[in-house]
Amino acid sequence: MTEVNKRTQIKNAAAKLFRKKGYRATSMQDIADALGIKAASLYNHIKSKQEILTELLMNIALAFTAGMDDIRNSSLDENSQLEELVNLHVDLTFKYKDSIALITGEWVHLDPEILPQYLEKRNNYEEAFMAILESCQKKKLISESTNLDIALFSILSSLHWLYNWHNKNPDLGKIELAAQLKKILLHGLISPKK
Amino acid sequence: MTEVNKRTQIKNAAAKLFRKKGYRATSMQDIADALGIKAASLYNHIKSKQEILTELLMNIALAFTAGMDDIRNSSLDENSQLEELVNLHVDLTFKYKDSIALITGEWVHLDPEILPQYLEKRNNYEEAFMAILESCQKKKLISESTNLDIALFSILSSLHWLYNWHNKNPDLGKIELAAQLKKILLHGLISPKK
DNA sequence: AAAATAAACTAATAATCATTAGTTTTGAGC
DNA sequence: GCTCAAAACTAATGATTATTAGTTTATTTT
Repeated sequence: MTEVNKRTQIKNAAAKLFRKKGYRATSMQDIADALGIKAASLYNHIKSKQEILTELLMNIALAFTAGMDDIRNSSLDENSQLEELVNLHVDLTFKYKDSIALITGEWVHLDPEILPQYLEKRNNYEEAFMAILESCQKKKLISESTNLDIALFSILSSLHWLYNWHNKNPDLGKIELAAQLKKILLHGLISPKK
Repeated sequence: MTEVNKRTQIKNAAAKLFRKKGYRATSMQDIADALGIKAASLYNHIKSKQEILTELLMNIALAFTAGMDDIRNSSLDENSQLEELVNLHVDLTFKYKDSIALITGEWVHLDPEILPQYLEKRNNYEEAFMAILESCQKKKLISESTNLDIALFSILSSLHWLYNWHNKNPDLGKIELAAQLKKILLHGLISPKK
């Protein structure tokens, strides 16, 4: 209940609505209603609807990039780097509850002028993730026969959808959630045969 | 290049567009353009834009439900049932390339009258999936300490995003793809310590 | 308190869009 | 070549919507 910048309030309300109904299905009316003001008044604080989406998405992209840089610049071994990546996703899921949901589908509505910037960040992140997987495979932490493209896609899918699950089960703590994810994603669902 | 029902052509074109731009951002113009006719002409074949989305999504939901029933009515052991579920998702991904993509985000645009039906099917499917996971845990195939809610969410996320990956890597065959997914999702990324 | 700035409001605009009505074209069967 | 139905077309409608212009109200600064 602290005093918050109106601009931030607008972005927060928009994030919630974009997430629930999608960018295109959310009107400026909807956002204004959520704040108890008229739609035209929004323009005293923001430039356009597109600006809201852009800032929400670029902010998330930055957070991921920064987190990834931290991990790459650390002296952690490959296995721990992988675990830190899971932590990163869990952390950001808790921190950016609503806007993080937009990265799965709503980025397509980014202005064509902004879109390439966003996709480049996304690409860099995935390549860095892949580099870590490759290190793991070189060190035999991951079997040689494992297709790393599929492994990457599989992990990222789960992590991208985390927020979705998290919203329905907010009771589980950050640490327990991260621990479970590491176990399931990295060490497998089925217990190894003795 | 076989002769196809115009209605089906419309649904196929719409599925591709809905997938690429989203339901709300796809106009009847867009769909008509893809078929080389005028927008108004579409209404000789379909009732509404909403009808297209409904049929696309309900079709997919039915395919999943039917596949799940097959597996539950089989006499396969728990482990094989899990593997068959992966096969089911891979099969449907190949079969319904475009419309399957809609289940991740576009279902929110279903008519409020249809939405509950869709969600009920989705729910039944997830509950059946969970029941299989519970059997596995009872038989010690899955560790007691594994949170099955997270396991289910994790597997389903990967399988829901399969189509996405598949579109960028169409070269990998169905069988190899399924085998890799079983390995990574069920038996883990990291090789077990000897 | 007066002045100045910020932020709300009303009203209008212009564009997009799904859908309908009414008309013309196409093409198969006779 | 005529009939009839399917499927295309043109044109209009009404609703929604992002955004702008101009005005009033509220708040802060002087």
